[in-house]
Amino acid sequence: MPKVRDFELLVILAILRQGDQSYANRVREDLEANAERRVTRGALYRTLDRLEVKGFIRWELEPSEVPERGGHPMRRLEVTADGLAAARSQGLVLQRFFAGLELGGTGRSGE
Amino acid sequence: MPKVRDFELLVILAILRQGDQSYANRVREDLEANAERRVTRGALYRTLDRLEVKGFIRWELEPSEVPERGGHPMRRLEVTADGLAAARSQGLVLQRFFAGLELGGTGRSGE
DNA sequence: GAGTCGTAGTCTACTTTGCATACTTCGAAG
DNA sequence: CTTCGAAGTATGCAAAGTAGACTACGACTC
Repeated sequence: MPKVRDFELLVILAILRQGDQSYANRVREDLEANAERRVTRGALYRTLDRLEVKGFIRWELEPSEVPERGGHPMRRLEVTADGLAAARSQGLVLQRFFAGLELGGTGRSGE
Repeated sequence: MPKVRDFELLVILAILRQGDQSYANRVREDLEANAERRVTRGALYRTLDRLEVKGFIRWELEPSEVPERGGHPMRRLEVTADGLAAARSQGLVLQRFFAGLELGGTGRSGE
């Protein structure tokens, strides 16, 4: 089973953060706002596709909900059990490596 | 200023963890043991080179310390202030994204 | 003292991931 | 029926990660 790497990990986490309202654009905004990282559509969708191939996320096209202003049906994103497991596993690794260093990764003494 | 991504980040953290005794092979072993990731020499040195170019680490060749069994002089690795800052910054991002989710990233309520 | 063994480091080609740009689709506004 | 904006798609290149073979060199063995 493949691992998630940094951007993929952030995307998964961002999807989880949006809960019920996980649409690509929200995820994108969340990432731009909170991950100090420029995120273009192409980059995001490419990553979503790859995560889907790996079985870490899935989505369904929003059928009924009418978007206010045209366009394609929106993807409602969802993280699979595998995706969750991968994120958790990577989180534990990070936690382990940040532990004991005076850095922000596993804050508690934080800042 | 470029950002550190996942493997680079782990390498920096691993170097810090070794403290005074940061040699490539120790770092490699640490990563293999604790990051659930296969690390070949090529992969590691390639990354070390890149980190050095970015100014995140530096090294000096061990001059006097005789290795028990031949080979090139060993690199003693060191993380620069920039490297530290980059790792810290990325740590904070990760912390932010893991916060509130029931995952391992910023444990405290954890597990 | 030449051959081989093991450790440390280097080189190079290949794959995967990340990123940007340009393009398509479709509904509403005008 | 043209334009605009929102959502998604396609394509190509650049950067990072990975593997495997190669070099260098001290010590050990004969």
